[in-house]
Amino acid sequence: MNYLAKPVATQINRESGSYIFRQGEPCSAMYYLKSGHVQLHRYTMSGAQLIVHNATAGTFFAEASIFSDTYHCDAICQTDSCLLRLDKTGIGKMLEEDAGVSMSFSKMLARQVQIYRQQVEIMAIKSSQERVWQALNAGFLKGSIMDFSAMIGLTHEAVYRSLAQLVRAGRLMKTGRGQYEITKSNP
Amino acid sequence: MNYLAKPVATQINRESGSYIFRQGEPCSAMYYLKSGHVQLHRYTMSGAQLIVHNATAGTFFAEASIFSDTYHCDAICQTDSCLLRLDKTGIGKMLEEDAGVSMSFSKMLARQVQIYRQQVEIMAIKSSQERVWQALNAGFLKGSIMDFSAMIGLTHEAVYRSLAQLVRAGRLMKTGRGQYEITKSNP
DNA sequence: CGTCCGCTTGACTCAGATCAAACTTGGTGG
DNA sequence: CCACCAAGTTTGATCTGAGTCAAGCGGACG
Repeated sequence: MNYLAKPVATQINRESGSYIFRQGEPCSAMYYLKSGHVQLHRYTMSGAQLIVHNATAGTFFAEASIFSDTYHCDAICQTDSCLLRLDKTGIGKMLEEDAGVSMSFSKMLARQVQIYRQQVEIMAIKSSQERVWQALNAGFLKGSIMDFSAMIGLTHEAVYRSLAQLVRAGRLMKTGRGQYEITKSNP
Repeated sequence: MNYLAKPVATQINRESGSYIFRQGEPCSAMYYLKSGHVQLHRYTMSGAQLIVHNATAGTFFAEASIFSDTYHCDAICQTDSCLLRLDKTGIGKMLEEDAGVSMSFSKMLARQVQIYRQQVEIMAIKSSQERVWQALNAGFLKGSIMDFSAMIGLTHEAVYRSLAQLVRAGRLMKTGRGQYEITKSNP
């Protein structure tokens, strides 16, 4: 084993509530989430927090930070999580040297771009009911309703009311406490 | 000249109002805007249109579509425009073969991701005045107020009113018809 | 068993959507 | 050169729907 070369990937375990990095800190790595749940938060000037990304098991996050000097958001473990920390400079070298790696990295970013575009589109919908509906169909509801609400820029109360309306309208099935299912994919 | 090899880049001129591509069409290229102004629009189910991107001279657009099968939005020339059409398969080959190209492509996408994150953050601000203020500081006001309004998910009336309030509050200077300038960068 | 957190619903208020109308500007064509 | 039209700008009046505050409920967890 070469003790001089820094490893590109190191596995780390963090418990629920701990920070992986914070807004403003210098970027040193991107991450792959093996198991658990990590959220990326941003704080607006007015102090309100916003969930800009929900990282689920088996996905990367903070990919864009590879080309950035400082992190643009906080990363907070929502559950105990196991992650792979991918060193920035190491990844940088791999991207420079291996076109295949670079290509799949681009693909990942391209997917991100399209997801964000969709989020922007959803957030531009004025009617809360329609907004919730579109977000549901886009598969944004993964965790709690509160997180879902924060992602689409509505208060949780507004979301609960919209969900109730959608159930009443027969567009949605309530399958349990905070659990919903789309009845038909009729937009 | 080799008539068998398709050129990767072809220059095209389009006049104001014409479409470069439409939502749902198969992706065949990404573009570089040499001069003019192109907007990317998406249509929500309810029929409302949304500006998801404003391409200005000297920038690429539809980069993400290189990895996509169909375009996710319309591209419409707002003025007479001169563009470089970059063939999808040609670019794909370059990305595969040249790590340098691939790397700078990634960088471009990473920048896009960060811009979208910022847009999502701005759109989550409830107060229209604060939303307008943040969007201004983020440099989102380039074209008309109407475009600006569509980008940040507000009606143009709300934006005009917010702008007037900001001027009254001394945070903004009105420098002409639909022209504003930030007085101090005090957030 | 008690506490915490997410869920859910009610009542009230007000900010922003909506509709409407006047004005400014730039372009087009007779 | 002027009449006309189209699009952006600006302001006013009204009203609805989402924010806010508040309170009760249920499950998870120590």
